[in-house]
Amino acid sequence: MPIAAHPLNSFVAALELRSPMSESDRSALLDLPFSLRTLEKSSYILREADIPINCGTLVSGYAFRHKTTYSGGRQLLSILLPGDAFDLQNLYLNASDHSIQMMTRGDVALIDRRLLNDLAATRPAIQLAIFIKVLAEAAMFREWILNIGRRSAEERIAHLLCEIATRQQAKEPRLIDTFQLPISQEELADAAGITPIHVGRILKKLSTLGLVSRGRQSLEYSDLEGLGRLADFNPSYLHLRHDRMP
Amino acid sequence: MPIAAHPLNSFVAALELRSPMSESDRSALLDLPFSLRTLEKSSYILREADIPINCGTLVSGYAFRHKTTYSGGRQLLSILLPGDAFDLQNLYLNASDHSIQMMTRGDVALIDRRLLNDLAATRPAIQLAIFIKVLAEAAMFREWILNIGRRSAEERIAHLLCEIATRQQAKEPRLIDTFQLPISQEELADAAGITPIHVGRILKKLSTLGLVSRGRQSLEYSDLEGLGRLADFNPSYLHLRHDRMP
DNA sequence: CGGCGCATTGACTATTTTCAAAACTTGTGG
DNA sequence: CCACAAGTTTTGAAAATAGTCAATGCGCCG
Repeated sequence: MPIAAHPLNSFVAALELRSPMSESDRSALLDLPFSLRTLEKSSYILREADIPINCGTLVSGYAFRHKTTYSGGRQLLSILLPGDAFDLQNLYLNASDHSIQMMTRGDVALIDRRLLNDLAATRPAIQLAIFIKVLAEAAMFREWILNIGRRSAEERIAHLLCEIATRQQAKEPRLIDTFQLPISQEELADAAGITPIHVGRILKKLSTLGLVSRGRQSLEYSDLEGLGRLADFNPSYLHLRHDRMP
Repeated sequence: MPIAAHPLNSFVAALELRSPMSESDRSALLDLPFSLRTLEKSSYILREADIPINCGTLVSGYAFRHKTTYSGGRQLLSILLPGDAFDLQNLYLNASDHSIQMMTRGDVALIDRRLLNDLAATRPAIQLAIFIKVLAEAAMFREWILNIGRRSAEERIAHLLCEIATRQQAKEPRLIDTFQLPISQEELADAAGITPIHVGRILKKLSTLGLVSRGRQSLEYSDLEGLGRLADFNPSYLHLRHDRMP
């Protein structure tokens, strides 16, 4: 298998995004045994209350984290883009407090979390990279709280899209002026903490403003700067500039 | 200074709550140099965009994390109880994405984060305990998202109180059937993502239901079970049972 | 005792939800 | 190729929830 196509490449890249690593660490990660699996849309990678066994990476496709209330309300917590590492949040916890579910069909590579853990124990740079990735995810959860708690429905949707576009761009630093997200209105609603019907009305407005264009179960946007202005978007919480600790 | 009164005792306890430690690790932590400081109500421990220099512990008093939107909206992200460790979230990040502010007058003990970091590098149990503490905090952020995104205003307030009572009880496992929180209605509002006026109306309702009783800038509650039922509270997200990784 | 900050009240407004129905896509099988 | 079924999106109107504004009350501290 050529290096370029190694399924764990994106796992390594996800860790390296905010914390550099030696060639040796990189290849130690790539040498980890993993299992590759194709998952259908809506299938679960992990369920709330499960004992987490694996970490891994979304080789292709989109997914999201969510949790639900007793009365059935669903709340998305984050969106996983193709290439994103997942389940580092459960690395040392023994019952997952949330679920991870596929948003589209896609492939995942699974790594036994004990093996990753053992590797991290002997390689400080890997330990650190995992730690920093977890901290950056926590920062995104904090911004998500602010978004839902203190912004209008329009701003929430716009902010969500800005975050996704920025993360996407950080991963593939070529110039993209448009980007498509395969998300339904119901999923957007559960991400923003509003109803799907209201999402529809807001998207109509954003669309007449020329900020997004809509397809069935997908969303495309061209005027990222306009969305950012509307949403009060400031990407510093993503901690993408890795000026490391002195 | 007698051990019992060592200001860092609560720091060690915060780490040990979810991850055991040897006597040697414990005393290595207690040997860390620290500075003790009394802070007035509303003063900042850390400001958004600051470069974090210290970790530490709230020796006494209450505090909260928050962030703000450009238009001035403030959103609380978590509440720090007396004895809570803080700023582990910034341990390896170089610009804070949120602020920490005193809710009451209180004392803090500050530790240079580089020294804690160096210690963790040589003591895996400390590294792990810090990691697990960070993961547990992230789990609380996730529940906070669900709370604000998918529960009614009444449920949000009730849930908040349940979380605080449960955390308090985990720290001091003696039987408490009542507990007082020195929080204003404005702070509660910014925690729940609603307006202070609406908080007032909700507290009135909760109070006629016999679930809470109110003082000036404080809140006392006796019927924790009733609050829990109202709020759909399930403490498992706090990860307080430390059945560790096999 | 005065002033300040916080809490309360009431009337009004805005936003968002709810409910019900219709239109539209997409995929499937005859 | 068409008809049907299932899921998503759109629409409209009514209702509930939460926000705004302005005025008043209360308690604490100097």
